[in-house]
Amino acid sequence: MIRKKIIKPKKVVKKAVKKPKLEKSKEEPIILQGLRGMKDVLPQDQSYWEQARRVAEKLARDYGFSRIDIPLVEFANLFTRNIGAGTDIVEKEMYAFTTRGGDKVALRPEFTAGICRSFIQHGMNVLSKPVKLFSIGPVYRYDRPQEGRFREHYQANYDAFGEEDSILDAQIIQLAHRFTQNLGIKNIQIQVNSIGCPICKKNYNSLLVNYLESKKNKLCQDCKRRLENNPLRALDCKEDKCFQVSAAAPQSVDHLCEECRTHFKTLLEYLDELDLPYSINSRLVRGLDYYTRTVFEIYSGTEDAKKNSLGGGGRYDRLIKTMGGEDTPAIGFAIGLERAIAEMKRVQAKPYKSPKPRVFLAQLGNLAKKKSLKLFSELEKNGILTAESFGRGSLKSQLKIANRLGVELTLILGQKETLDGTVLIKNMATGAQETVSADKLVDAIKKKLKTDNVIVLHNNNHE
RNA sequence: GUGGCUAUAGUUCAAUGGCAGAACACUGGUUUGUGGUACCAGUUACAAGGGUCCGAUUCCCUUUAGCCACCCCA
Repeated sequence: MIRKKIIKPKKVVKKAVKKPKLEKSKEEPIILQGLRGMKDVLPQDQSYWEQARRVAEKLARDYGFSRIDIPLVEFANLFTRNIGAGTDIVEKEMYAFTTRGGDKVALRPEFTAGICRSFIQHGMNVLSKPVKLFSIGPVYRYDRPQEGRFREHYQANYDAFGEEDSILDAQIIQLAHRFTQNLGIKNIQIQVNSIGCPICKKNYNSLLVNYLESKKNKLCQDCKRRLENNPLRALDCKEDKCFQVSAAAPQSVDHLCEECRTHFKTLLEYLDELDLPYSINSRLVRGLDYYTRTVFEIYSGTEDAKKNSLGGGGRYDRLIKTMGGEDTPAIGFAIGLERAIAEMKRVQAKPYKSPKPRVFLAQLGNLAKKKSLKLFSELEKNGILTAESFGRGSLKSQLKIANRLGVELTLILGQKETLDGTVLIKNMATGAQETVSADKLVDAIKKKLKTDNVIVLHNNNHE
């Protein structure tokens, strides 16, 4: 559990006694607390984040996506118009505000709208298709926080423009699968569905509403409400009576137009060819208005089916045109990094292992302390990753740190060595010490690190 | 946004209507320029505000935050 505290240091109280008027009227106490639903990524977690970033970037390269970075803030109506004014994401969850200049802006709740804006603005439609773009960064939703749900969370986002063929859908789904695989997450489940083009989408929706209306008295309270704002959601209800109703309800895949059905059918063929662990979920709907045809989500399937999805995506063939660009089909995928990382931890997947210093520099005495700063820099310039603890005085405490860090060599620079122009090299595994002249130090270290490598790996292999 | 549960050192947990303890972690020491273990010592907490009471970390209320369910989603 994480506790939060509002800290009012005692000093402040003391000061307040001295100058009560100033303190009181001038400012509110500083609240030492992050904003709700926003988390710090602390150093001890960075190995997981680094791993996630690396996987994201590697897959982008491997699948031919170019990196694009877009602003965190856009005109608010970019989102309201394109994600859909009635969707929860923009209706209830947008961080929207007015700037000093009077512009109505919002923190991005997702990537796609901004990416599309950039695509059109910079005339990327002239580029060779498909245009594949990759992004990574925070998005913002004013939600009520829970585990795996934050107000600020990071997404890795992949979008591909200009190709209608469902082979691209299959490739994106494959990419999504590879993402989780590369992170070491096993037992992945992918759910796919097709919600059709706007025409069959609309037809199906009215068909479903008609059906549900006719059985309205058999539905639970929640579902009656869902009928109004999100009828598809009623298909997902856990109530027994609703389940019976939804079992006989019309399914979206049965009511696709000819072209959409073919598109979906070929996608499934591609997916079969890829041997991906997918299933069709005719109740899968996504919360954004712009989706057409293919939609999919990816889950970790080891726990109950209720688990939050790790990521999802779909096709948005009409969006670019709606926004005023040239008619360009597109498909995208986003994965939530916090959730992916939580899953990595759950299955004990290996985080990224950053290089650790193999050398420690200890200094003793004022003169040596002065010299050690320059020596440290020399080592750094020569590519020798070195740890130090300049603030500590005693050799004992410095060696303690060196030992804890698991370095292979400790360089000792004391009064005597400084005057002689030498450095003492101590092998931490054997305890053997050797005096080396300062100008030969770098070579000596490099030589030792090579030969001592094998022994030391055995001794310091805890983590 | 609705409902429920929770809140004690950096972390994991105790106890208590009247001095808040432990373990791990951290800092230093066990003679002078040498690590691990062991031993010793030290630093650090009752989320905030209000109420009841002689007295509240403990009981009550509010706020804040975390978690859970709904909603939604990554």
